[in-house]
Amino acid sequence: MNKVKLLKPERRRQARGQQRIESLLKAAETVFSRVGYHEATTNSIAAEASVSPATLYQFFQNKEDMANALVAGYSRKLVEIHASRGVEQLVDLPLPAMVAALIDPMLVFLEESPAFQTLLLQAPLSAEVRNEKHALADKFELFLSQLFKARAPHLSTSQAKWIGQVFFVIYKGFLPDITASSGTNKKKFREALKLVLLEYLKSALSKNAQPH
Amino acid sequence: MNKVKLLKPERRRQARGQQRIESLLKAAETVFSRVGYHEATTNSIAAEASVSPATLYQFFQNKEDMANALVAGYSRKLVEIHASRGVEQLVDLPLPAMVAALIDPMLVFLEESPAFQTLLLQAPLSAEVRNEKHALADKFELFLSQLFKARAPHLSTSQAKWIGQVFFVIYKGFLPDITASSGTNKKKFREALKLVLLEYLKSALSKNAQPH
DNA sequence: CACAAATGCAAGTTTATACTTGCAATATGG
DNA sequence: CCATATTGCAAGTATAAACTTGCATTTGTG
Repeated sequence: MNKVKLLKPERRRQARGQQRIESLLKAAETVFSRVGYHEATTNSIAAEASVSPATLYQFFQNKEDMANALVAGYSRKLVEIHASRGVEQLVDLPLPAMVAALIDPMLVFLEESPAFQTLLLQAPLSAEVRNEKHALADKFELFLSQLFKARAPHLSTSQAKWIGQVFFVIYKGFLPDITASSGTNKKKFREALKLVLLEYLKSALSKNAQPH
Repeated sequence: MNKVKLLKPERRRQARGQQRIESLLKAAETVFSRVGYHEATTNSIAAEASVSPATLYQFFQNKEDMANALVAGYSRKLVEIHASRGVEQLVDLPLPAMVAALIDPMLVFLEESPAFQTLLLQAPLSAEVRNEKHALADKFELFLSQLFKARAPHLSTSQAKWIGQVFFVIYKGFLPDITASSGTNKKKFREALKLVLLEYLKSALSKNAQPH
């Protein structure tokens, strides 16, 4: 009755296999963003990638495994984005510029990763995907808290962490409307996001903000 | 090949039937909020209500129908909340008090309606539920825009409407974290929500805000 | 260039879950 | 207190989608 899955003996992938994996993940991204995680079927993902369902299962255990791979990839890309512009480059910018420098790359990333928002927000996913999600949020919030602490040294570590959390909540909150809209409206939502963050930070980073 | 569903000849409900409907909706609320809309099964809702699946189908066409009934109920309650405190009672309050007066009843309502956030945010639901959702959002945003226009007469109608939309986006954005947290943390998120709204409104309602 | 490993898939099986049927029990209006 | 409608459910059916099997084809490596 042991239900623990045995670890596979690490199959050796050929170049063709790696390409299949990429194309399947690309297809999964497309389908997830089109119909959402729960409505997405492995059959439709396989069809989107123009392979048979059985082929999909050569490379992924199940649907959840694909979501997991995507979230892990997003996590890597986001770390990359923020690693390339470290705390020290942002800390001395005027606040509006800092907000823009934080948010703009995230919005570009969002355009390139159509399933990001679906997988980030759609609850409840499997335990493993949730773990990936939380790890991602933690990394981002840690980065933000370091930035805020550097900028407003009077803040305690926990205060800075909290402001980072709230920052992320606001960002997440705007995602559905930003992705759902287009043209002028999308632009307006993006500006509103930055305005809201800016006004929040102005207040939260100031010396006479109420401590939490 | 006519797929339009024929309208039922309006079955006459007995008192017992009405109670079953209530208890089934209560059960649906519990299950939706516990596992989310898509993971919720009609069987588990029936089990939660301690009736057989077949009994459930005496009162609802399908799962979607239940979601629809719940959202319609939420819509009614929310209208009630804001109808009881009209624009004229809020318009002269200091801004922080106005935000509190807007948000506090919504947060109380949220506690009483555990599936509200699930049904409001979880995409994509059926077309009918989506319509209910949008009607609800429109009502709320209209109410807000009237309030903002009364408070800041220099705003155009479309500007006031936009501020209402952004207000709602912020509110929705905080819901998952508010419902997911508890104790001190929940309180902190609620305070953060109000702070964020307050700072946004301070800026957006002022005369020298950038027009959209 | 052989041959083991990796890839691909047609054609399944399995399973979960939405939804139905038929019949019994219960309530209600006249 | 009967006729009829409503309620209740055990025991199904239908179906969609996850996932597997067996076998053929391709690829890379020693």
